[in-house]
Amino acid sequence: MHPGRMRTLTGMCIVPVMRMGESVEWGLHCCVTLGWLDDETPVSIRRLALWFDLPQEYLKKRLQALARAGILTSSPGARGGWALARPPGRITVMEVVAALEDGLDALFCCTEVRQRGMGGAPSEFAKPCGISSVMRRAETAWRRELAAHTIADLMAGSPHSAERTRRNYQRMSSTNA
Amino acid sequence: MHPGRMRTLTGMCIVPVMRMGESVEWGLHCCVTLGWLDDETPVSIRRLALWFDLPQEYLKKRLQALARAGILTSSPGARGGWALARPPGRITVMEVVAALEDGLDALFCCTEVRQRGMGGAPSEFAKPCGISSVMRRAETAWRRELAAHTIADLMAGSPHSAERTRRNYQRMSSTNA
DNA sequence: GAAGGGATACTCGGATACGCTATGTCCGAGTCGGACAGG
DNA sequence: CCTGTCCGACTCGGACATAGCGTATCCGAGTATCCCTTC
Repeated sequence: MHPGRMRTLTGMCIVPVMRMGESVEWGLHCCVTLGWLDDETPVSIRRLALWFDLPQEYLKKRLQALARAGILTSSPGARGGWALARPPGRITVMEVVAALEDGLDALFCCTEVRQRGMGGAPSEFAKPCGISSVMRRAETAWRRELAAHTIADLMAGSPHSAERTRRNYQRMSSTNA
Repeated sequence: MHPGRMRTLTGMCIVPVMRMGESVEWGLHCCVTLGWLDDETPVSIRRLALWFDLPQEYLKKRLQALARAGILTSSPGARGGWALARPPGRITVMEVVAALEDGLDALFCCTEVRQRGMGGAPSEFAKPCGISSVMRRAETAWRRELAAHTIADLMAGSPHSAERTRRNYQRMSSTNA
C-alpha cells in the first residue's frame, strides 16, 4: 500500500456512486504538468508519482492507457519517461476522460426494457425510446463541454503555476530524484 | 435468480464503466407507465415487475428509493401498491436519476491532487482548480438537460403507447394477475 | 344487519450473496543509454 | 581512440489482492382490505 494513504487518496473510505475514477484527475494533472514542463526530455513515472504523491505503479498503468489512446508517448530505457504526444492545444479533456474511463461508451445504457414483459411494444421499435433520447441529449451536452476544452486551456488557466512548476521540478531533479 | 436472466438483464455479463445503474431505466419506465395508467388505484410491485419482466424484489427496493425521494407513494395492505406522488409534469428526469443513484453528488470528484506531493501549490488554494471547473461546467450542462424534461414529456413522446398500455394492463389484470 | 376475527395481499426494512470494477502491488521481460574494459 | 560488454534506469504487460458497489434473493414484521362467522 502506498504510504500515508490507507483508503484511497481521500483518506477516508469514499463511496463512489456513478462517479469518474480518481485516475481521471491524476491523468489530467499529469497532462497539464507535462505541458508546463515541456522541455523535450520525458518525465519518468517515478518523478511524476513523487510530484503528486500518487501510487507509482498504478499511475503508470493509467498513463499506459493514455499512451494507447495516442495522448502520451512513453520512451523506454534510461532517460526514458512520459511526454505529451501532441501539442496541448490538440488534446481535449474529453479525450483524456474517454481514455482513462476505458472507452466510456455511454453513461446511460438503454436495454430496451420497453420491449420486455407483458408491456412489450413490438410495433413501435423503429422509434427510439424517449427515455434513451433524453439521456443521450444530456450526455451529448456533457461531452460537448468536455470536448470544448483542451489541455492548453487548463495550462493557461493558472499562468504562474507554470513557472512555479518548472522551478520546483528543477529543484526536485537536482536534489534527489 | 430471476428466471431467464442469469447475468443481469442484458443476458450477457455487462461491463459497466462509469455508467448509470440499470435501475434508472427501470425507474423511469415505471414512472411513465404509472403516469399513463393513472387510474387512482395504485399498482402492485408484482404487476409492475411482471409488466417489464424485472426482478420483483430488487425493483421494489429501487422504488422504495423513489418513495423516499418523494417521487412515488406506496400504500400498504391489500389493494396497495405504487403511484406517482406528484403530477407527471412536476417530476423531472433529473430527480429520478438522482434518487436512484442515491445522492449523486458529482460525476467528477476533485481530490485536490494539485496540493499533494512536491508539486504542491499552497499559495493558490483560494482559486478553484481549473480541471475541477471544467468538469463542473460539463456536469452542469448534463444536469440542466435532465432537469429540463419531466415524466410528462416522456409520456407525451409516444402518444398511442399510452392507450396501448392501458389496454394491455387491463387485459393483464383481468386474466391472471 | 352490525361487530369481531382471521385470511389475504400488499409494503417495509434488514441480512445475505455474488460478480465486477477501481484501486493498488509485484514481478519478469524488453529496451535504451552510459560506464567500463580490452584491443 | 574504438569497440564490445555489462549494468542501471526505465517501460511494458500480466498476475494477483482488496474493498466497495450494483444486482439479486429471502425473510420477518407491519398494515390495509376482504370475507366469514357470530351475535
